[in-house]
Amino acid sequence: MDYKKEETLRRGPWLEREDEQLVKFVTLLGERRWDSLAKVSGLKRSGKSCRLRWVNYLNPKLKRGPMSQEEERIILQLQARWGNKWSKIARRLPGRTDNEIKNYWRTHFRKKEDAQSYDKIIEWRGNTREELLCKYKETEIMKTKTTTQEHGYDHEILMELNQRSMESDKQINGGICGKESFGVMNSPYENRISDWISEISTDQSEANILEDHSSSSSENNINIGSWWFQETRDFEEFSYSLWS
DNA sequence: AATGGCCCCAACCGCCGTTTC
DNA sequence: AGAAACGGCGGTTGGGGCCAT
Repeated sequence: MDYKKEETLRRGPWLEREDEQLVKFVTLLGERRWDSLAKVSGLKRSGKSCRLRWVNYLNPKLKRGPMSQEEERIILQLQARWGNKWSKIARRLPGRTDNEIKNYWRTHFRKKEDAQSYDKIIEWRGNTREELLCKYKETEIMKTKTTTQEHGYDHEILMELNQRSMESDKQINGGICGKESFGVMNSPYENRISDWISEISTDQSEANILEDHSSSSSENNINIGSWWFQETRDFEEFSYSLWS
């Protein structure tokens, strides 16, 4: 570790002349190679810091001003669908950054969500562990069911996948602290699969929106989720294919 | 006027995947 | 092919501003 080099790097709020310098060099060299840009520009900042400053503040493509109602609606919808995938959400909101959206959501919506969770705890108080697990599962199943119906998926297939995933998890962990007890999905495989499913979900719902404009018949919609899983048939094979 | 609490947001941190050499 | 550098991401922190007391 080059301790001296680290020591000379500036941190904290950016000065006006640093901003001007950065804009000048990004215009000159483009939005890449941030480490070398930082060195060449003479800014005593890390490449990472330069990139962040540009992406979140100096980029002329950025929108200024408060979020519109439409933007707020999109953030709420996409956060509910994808969770805290801020950069992914930001791609759907031109001119807004992941940082901005993340901050906005935290300050405007998280409290509401926390309050709702608290209400749920109050509502569930007094139940046995088994009852709580059962209620939690029911809630999760209802959520999945609603989402899959909304996007035209075959709910049974997704539940089957979930079941198989639980079984294989049991085999690996010997059933101890399996995710079936908590409804939490942590492994890279599972994260990737859930990401992938949410991607399809978006594509499908967007396809449905387009479809709605061109035709009123829902029979014409292609059920991407069912189609894929029927083609693939085997879940293990399917998950393997994601990693091969 | 001083103080404390809260909100907002820019900036940083640590991790991890991708690219480059 | 593998190591190092780079870039992107989500989570967290810290400080400024505002407001109530």
